[in-house]
Amino acid sequence: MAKDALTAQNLVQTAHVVGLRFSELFAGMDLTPTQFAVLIELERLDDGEEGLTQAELARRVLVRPQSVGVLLTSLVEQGLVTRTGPGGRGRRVGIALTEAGRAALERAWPPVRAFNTPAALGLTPAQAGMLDELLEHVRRALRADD
Amino acid sequence: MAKDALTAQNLVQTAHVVGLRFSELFAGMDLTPTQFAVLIELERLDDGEEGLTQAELARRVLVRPQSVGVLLTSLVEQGLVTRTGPGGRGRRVGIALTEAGRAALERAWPPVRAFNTPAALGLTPAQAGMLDELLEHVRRALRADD
DNA sequence: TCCTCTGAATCAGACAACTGATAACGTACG
DNA sequence: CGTACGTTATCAGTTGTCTGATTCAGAGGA
Repeated sequence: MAKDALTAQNLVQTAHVVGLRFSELFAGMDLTPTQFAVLIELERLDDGEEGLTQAELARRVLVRPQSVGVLLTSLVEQGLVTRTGPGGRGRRVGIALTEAGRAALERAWPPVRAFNTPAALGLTPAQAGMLDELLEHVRRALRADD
Repeated sequence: MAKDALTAQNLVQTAHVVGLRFSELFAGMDLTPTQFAVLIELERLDDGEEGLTQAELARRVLVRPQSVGVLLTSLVEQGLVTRTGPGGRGRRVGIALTEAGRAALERAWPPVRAFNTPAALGLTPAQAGMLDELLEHVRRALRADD
């Protein structure tokens, strides 16, 4: 069977390489790709929203809540986010960006945007749009399986 | 900036979820997704080829040679591959599939093929073909960066 | 009002990759 | 023929996820 018939495997292998590049990009900013993903979910909050819970962040960045817990601890230590509420099992905590967090994101955006341009990925804008669409299909299909 | 403009990030996040499903699939067969990738590279050898080196396998499955070394040790222990040559630093070793390895692959193929069908990924065959093509563009672009 | 069940957060350990360093082979060139 | 350099495989430690289990809150229903 031709290798290119293994679309899921292709996806995972290709993304693995992309992920390594991402990690390199963030290494200079003391962040991991998932921490960055968490920060941009928090940046995206509308006015009036009081933060997101750890569980909600986990859903949005597609990792386990336990993993988000660990990385949030690190972000709190770096002063990039705040955790409100007493914490503990069963207790929802509110997570919000700090001013330092906003500043860190502002510094991160230029190289992140550069890396995400279609050209950086060897694609045309139309192809990048298509890739995003196809990935959305895949995410939906896997969500339906749950 | 809209999240869907972060194509690279989309790719990594989506593939992460796909990768978890892959791991679940292989867990029942005492394999990891990367071990499976190694086995299919070995299966694909033409007649007359004497095996692949660890370095060559690493290039083909897109992980570090040190990581391939560890996983090969595991595959040898499971009797799925053989290592020929004395081994050691600087010494190329030949890696080849055993009969047990071929049998393990035969058992693995049906669920793997099922998981890689376009339908399983929420795609049409044309879309799956397109995704494979786009992923190849991305891999090429990143290879050129090296 | 009480009980049950679902969801949330924490705890603990495992794992499959990674990075960095090192030792030796093998090839090419002077 | 000897040297230098690139490649190969090994060694050692780290990391960012995972899984499984546990504890507790809170909502909903009886």
